[in-house]
Amino acid sequence: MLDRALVDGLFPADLPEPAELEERYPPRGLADGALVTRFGPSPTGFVHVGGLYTAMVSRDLAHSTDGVYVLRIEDTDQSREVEGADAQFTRAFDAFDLVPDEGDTALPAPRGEYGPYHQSQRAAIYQTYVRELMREGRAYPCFATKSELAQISDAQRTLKLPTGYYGRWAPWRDASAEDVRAALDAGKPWVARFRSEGKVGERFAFTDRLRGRVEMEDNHNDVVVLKTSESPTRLPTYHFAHAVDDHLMRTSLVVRTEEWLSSVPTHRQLFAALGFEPVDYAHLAPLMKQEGGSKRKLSKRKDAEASVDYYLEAGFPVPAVQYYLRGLANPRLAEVPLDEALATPLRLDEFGLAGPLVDTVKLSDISADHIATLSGPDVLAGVRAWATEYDPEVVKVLDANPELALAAIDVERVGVENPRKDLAKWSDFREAYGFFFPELFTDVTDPGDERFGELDASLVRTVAADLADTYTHEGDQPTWFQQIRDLATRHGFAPNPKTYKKDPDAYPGMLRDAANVARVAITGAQRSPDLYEVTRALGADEVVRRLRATAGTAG
RNA sequence: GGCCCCGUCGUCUAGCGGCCUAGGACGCCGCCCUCUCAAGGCGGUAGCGGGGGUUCGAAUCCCCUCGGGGCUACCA
Repeated sequence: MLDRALVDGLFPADLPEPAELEERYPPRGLADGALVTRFGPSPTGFVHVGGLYTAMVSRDLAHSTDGVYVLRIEDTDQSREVEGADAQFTRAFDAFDLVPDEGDTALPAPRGEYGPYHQSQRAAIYQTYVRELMREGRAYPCFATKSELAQISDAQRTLKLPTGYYGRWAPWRDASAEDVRAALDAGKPWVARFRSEGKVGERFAFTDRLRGRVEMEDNHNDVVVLKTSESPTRLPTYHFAHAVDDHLMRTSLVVRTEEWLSSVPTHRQLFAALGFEPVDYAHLAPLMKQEGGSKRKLSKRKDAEASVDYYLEAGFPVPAVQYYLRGLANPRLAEVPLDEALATPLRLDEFGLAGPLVDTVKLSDISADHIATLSGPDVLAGVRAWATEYDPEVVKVLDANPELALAAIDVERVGVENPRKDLAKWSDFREAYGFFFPELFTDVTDPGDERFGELDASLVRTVAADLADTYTHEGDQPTWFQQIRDLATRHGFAPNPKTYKKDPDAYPGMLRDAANVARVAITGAQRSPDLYEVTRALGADEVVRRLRATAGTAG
């Protein structure tokens, strides 16, 4: 064991003592059963939907138990850090209604007594505990170089031994004070390693809140706890930061993805050596992606839907995304109506253990159902809010035609049993409803346009002109549509498919083909909501104007 | 290589030894409705990864095996 003077000399003199930290971050006076959870994203400039999922679960668990949900930025990897990442977090968590109770980002203002909540600002805290561990002989400085470490693992591989820094393979584990001083004097950089008491082959078991008892090989590695002395700010590894932060922040349940399961033995050893109460863990199944015949983890590089931006840009309503994510967490909630699912607390004993595939088709279905339950004004507000950021032209159009916008959205939505489900996301609006607006509609002036199908261009003109001339706007739906039937008859169209099929050559087409002329002239598309309803929103003048544009008799 | 997690229709899953000739939802297909879509109604498609046991009886229990995922970093 290194003497105290040597150990203390390794660290800044003004470090606090553990007791001071314990006092500064006292146990939270929460009721029994109140969970303190946290989400710890790394600032890589990309908010992953899996992160959103984990954050949602953590926050829900805390809130349903009257606990606290903390957002801690895990920025201990200087090399991966990206500018503006905090703002990204704020944006994403804000958008999906996942504002943390504590943290110094993603909040209107920093909040909480257990900060700072950026690990990069907690360097002194970590060093305090590393020094403490060293004073007790539970950690030591290691001067091994990259190439020396590579040599060690090469040798281990040759001997078919577990690779790692442990036991007799750990040259600095029991180094003398003289050797350490010599290395220091030589100006060699060092890291701090944990002095593990685990032995190769020993077993370890713990109880995961989701998976029950899990048994595995214990940790025997002297893992690095403090990164190199070469870097300007002395930061810890994830393992060490986790132990210190979750203890000091008084976390009671760590919710994280399964990839961390294998690290639990290390983490428990660290907690024990530090004299901390161990925390509970809930290791979530990771969100997956279908690839060929198999699943794989959602990849930020390959999968657009891995990024929260994808959902934001597409404009999926927030409740739909939340509902979908909750259904993934607790499958039972997927079978319950949206409002109920959002109001029902997540239960640890109902989590699925297999990694679910993220299914944007399913999300779209949920989303379309949800939008169909919204009132016209709410739909308009949703579209507008989305467009403000992602499609400014639509905002302009909406604001220039407020009444038209509402009327357009109300088509087959108001006063019907089953509202239209043609909007799964706000970005669908332009495509589905754009034709209503003069700014977004282009007159169909070519009678030979392929949207008219096989019909003769001259017939298209004649039909459009006829309807424009005889157009009657008034009347109820059946009355109104009768004029289309009459129009079709007048121009020799078969009244129904049956008649047409009997003698196709006798007719230019059937009723649907005649109606299609009106539909394309008025909406610019072969598919549209109910034509009668559309004309109500558009008004007689505009309907006739569009017909004339096609007929070539405009002005 | 070692250790760990996971494995029911294409997808999300129900299922905890007989209620299972495996249920639901999404998707897909068909039909109905119909002036086109979107809906809606009705119907259909499709699964216990494989092999051995245990048992009167197995998707459910045991063993082996296969497949997928993860860890094995001074990344988290």
